[in-house]
Amino acid sequence: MSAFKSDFLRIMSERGFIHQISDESGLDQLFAKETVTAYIGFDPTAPSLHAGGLIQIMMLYWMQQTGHRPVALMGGGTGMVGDPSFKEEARKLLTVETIQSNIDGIKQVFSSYLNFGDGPRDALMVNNAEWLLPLNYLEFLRDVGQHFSVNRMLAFDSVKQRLDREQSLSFLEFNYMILQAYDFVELNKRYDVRLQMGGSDQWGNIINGIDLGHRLGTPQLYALTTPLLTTSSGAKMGKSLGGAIWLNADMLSPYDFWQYWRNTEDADVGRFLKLYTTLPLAEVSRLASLGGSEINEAKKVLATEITALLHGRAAAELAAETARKTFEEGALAETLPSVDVANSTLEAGVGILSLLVTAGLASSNGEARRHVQGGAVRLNDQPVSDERRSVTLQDLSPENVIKVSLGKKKHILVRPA
RNA sequence: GGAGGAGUGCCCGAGUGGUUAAAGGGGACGGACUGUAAAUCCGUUGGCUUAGCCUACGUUGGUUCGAAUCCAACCUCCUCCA
Repeated sequence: MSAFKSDFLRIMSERGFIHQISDESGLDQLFAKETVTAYIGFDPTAPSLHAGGLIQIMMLYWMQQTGHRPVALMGGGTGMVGDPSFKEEARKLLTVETIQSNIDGIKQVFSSYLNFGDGPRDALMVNNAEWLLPLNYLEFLRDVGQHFSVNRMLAFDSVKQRLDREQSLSFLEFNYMILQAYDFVELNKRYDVRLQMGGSDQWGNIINGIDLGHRLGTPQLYALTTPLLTTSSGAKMGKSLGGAIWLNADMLSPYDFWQYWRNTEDADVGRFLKLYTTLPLAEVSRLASLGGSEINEAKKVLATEITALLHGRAAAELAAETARKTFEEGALAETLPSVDVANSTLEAGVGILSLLVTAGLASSNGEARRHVQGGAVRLNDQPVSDERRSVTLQDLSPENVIKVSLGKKKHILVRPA
C-alpha cells in the first residue's frame, strides 16, 4: 500500500479499511486538496443494521473526523429491487411499508457516529427513493440505459457467478446495478459526491456508477471498497449467540453487544481494534500483542470501546461492569438483560420450559426441553434437571429477581411485574 | 412453441411404495478442555398437553392397506431445439 498524503486515506490504509481503490493517487490528491463528499448506501433489508455494517459506518465517521462530508444513503428506492450481487437467489421483495419502517429503524444508529446538519462538513442522510421513485421508464432508458452495455454487465463477477451457477437472475435484479450507478451520478449532481465506498461485493456496482459518470459528464468519480469481513476462523461476521448482532439497542441490548465483541477470537483482536475503535494505533498494537490469557484484557477494551461508540460510554461501562460481576465474581449482576413476568403468573407458578421461551433463551418448548435434558439450564445458578420444574415467587432472590441461565454465557433476569 | 431434466428439513445433499421426522455434511446451539478465545472431542438440532399426537419432502388432486417415492394438472428453475 503506497503512502497516502491525505489524512483520510492514510488512516483508512493504516487501520485496514481498504480493499480496492479505483485510482489511489487521484483520490489521495482530491482528499488532500479539498473537502470531499463521499457516500455509502445502506439497503433497508432489516429493521436494523448489524455488525457487518459497522465497518462502513466507521468509514463515514473517519470521513467527518478528517474534515470531509459523509453521506449516508438510505436505499428506499433500490430496496424495492434488491441487490443480486453475489447472491445465490433472489431476495423476497419487500413491501413499501416494510422498507419505510426498516429505514426508520436503521436511521437511529447514525447519529451516534455522525453529526448531521446543513453545514459544509455536516453529514447528510438522503433517501434514493426521492429520485428513483419518480423516474419515468422510457426517459430513464433513453437517458441512462443507452450507456450500459449488457455484455459488460454480464462480465462482472457479481453477476457472472450467478449465471455460471445456472441460477436465474431476473430482469428486476439485473437493473439494480443500473439504479445504483444512477444514484452515484445523481448524488454527484445534487451534493457534489465524488466517492462511493462500500464492501468489496459492491465494487462492480460502484464501477458502473463511475462509468456512467464519465458518459454523463460528471467530474471523475472514485471507488473505495473494504475487505469482506470474516473472523480468523473463516466465519462470517455478525452472527453469534443465537442471532444477528444488531446495532439497534431495542434488538440487541448493549450488554449482549458488548459480549459479542468480548468473545472475539484472539487472532482478530488487533484487526478489530483498528477497524472498530478509535484508539491510537500505538495502543492498538500494544493491546494486540498481549499473549495468552492476557489478551482477555484487550478484548474487554475492544468490547467497551465499540460499545461506547454505538451506545455511549455509560452504557458500555455498565455492560463491562455487568460482565465483570457475572463472570469474574460469579455474583448476581442486577444489570443483566431482563424480562418482566407478571406477578400473578409467578404466583401461580410457571413451567421452566415456558419461562425459557419467555426469556428468549429457547424458541420453543421442545428446544427448551432439550436444553434442560442436556444439562444446560440453571436457575439462580442451580442446575435444573427436571423439565417439569415450576418457577414461582419462592425462587426470587433477595434482590427480587430470578436468574435464568442457558449455558455459561447467556443469563437473563426474570423480574416480577 | 417443442423435447428433456430438476424442486427434500436453516443450507447443501442422499433417498424411487412400508421400522423415514427422512442418511451424510455444513451451520447453529449445549457439554468437555481452556482464558467468557481458537482448535479438538462428545451431544442436540420440526411442533405439541411427548410411552402419544400433529405437521413436513414445490402446489393441488388421485392410485394404494400404506407415497418424499407411482399417476394427473399446475407453479418455478435449468438444458437443448424453434
